Formats: sequence, structure tokens, C-alpha cells
Amino acid sequence: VLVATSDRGVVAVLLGDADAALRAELVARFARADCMPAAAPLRRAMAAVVRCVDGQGRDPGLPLDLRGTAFQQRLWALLGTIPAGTTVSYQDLATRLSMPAGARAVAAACAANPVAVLVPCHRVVRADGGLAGYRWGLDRKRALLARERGQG
DNA sequence: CTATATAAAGTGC
DNA sequence: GCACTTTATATAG
Repeated sequence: VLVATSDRGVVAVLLGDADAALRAELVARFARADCMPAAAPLRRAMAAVVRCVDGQGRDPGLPLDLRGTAFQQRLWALLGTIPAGTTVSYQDLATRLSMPAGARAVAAACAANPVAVLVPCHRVVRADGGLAGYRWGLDRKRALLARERGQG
């Protein structure tokens, strides 16, 4: 897990198996990114992320520095209201954003989510309840959902 | 599963 | 800004 922060808060959470791959992705997103050993405030952020990955699913209360279009920010804020252990469909999210037919746009915005587990895009499924896709791999999505269901 | 309808983002100009 | 392409969908057959 790689956590990137700015002065304002967490800007990105990357999931992967190799540190090198994560660093490469980070640099791809932020050209001026620097890798430094986890300082005190960063350790807190990472601990919260790890808790989420571990299935605790609680609100970490971290300051997020989300950068995206207005549409994306609205969606990410909405995703934060999804209770752990439950899932919502892309269509339902679209409806809440006043776009009843914009399910695909919701999915696209989810795919652009920069902060992995902190914005629980893994709780978003198809209207028929089946899993659709996940930016960091469908297996991760399945695992996260299984843990959260186990908690609830 | 395949085909179509559909809305929004990404890209190139 | 505009047209075209792509997409983690939804629905009908």
C-alpha cells in the first residue's frame, strides 16, 4: 500500500504488490512526487488505510485532498456515505446525483478515484448485484466485500 | 451471451 | 468548443 499526501491531505492511495510499481504509478500521477520514509502524520494515514483494507470499514476521518471534476468530487463524497457491509448499484448512485441514466458515468468516475479504500468504490456493484470491475483488480474488490460482510 | 440505448469523460484538433 | 472514441452499465432478446 502506498499513501501520498499533500499539505491539505491525502491525495492518493495506491494498491499493489510491488513497491517499485506503486512508486512508478505515483510519479505518473504526480510528476513532482517525492518518496520519503513514513513520517508521523503519514503513519496515521497509512494505519487508517490498512484498517480499511483489513475490513474494519470505519470512517478514518482523514483529510482528503481530492482533485477531480465537480462530478467526480460529488460522487466520491457520496461514496463516503455508504455503510460498510452494504453495496449500492451504479444506477442508484447515478440517481442520487440526479442522473438516473448516468450509471456509466458513475462507473467512469469511480475508476478515476485516486484514494482506493478511503473512498469505498469497492462497495459499488451492478444493478443485478453482480460485481462489475475494480480499478485495482476484481480479486481485491471481492476480498474487501467479503471482509466487510463478515464484519456486519 | 449478443446487440442496442445511453450518459459522461478522455482525447485530438 | 466540438466531434469521435471509450467505458467498472442497463435492458431486451
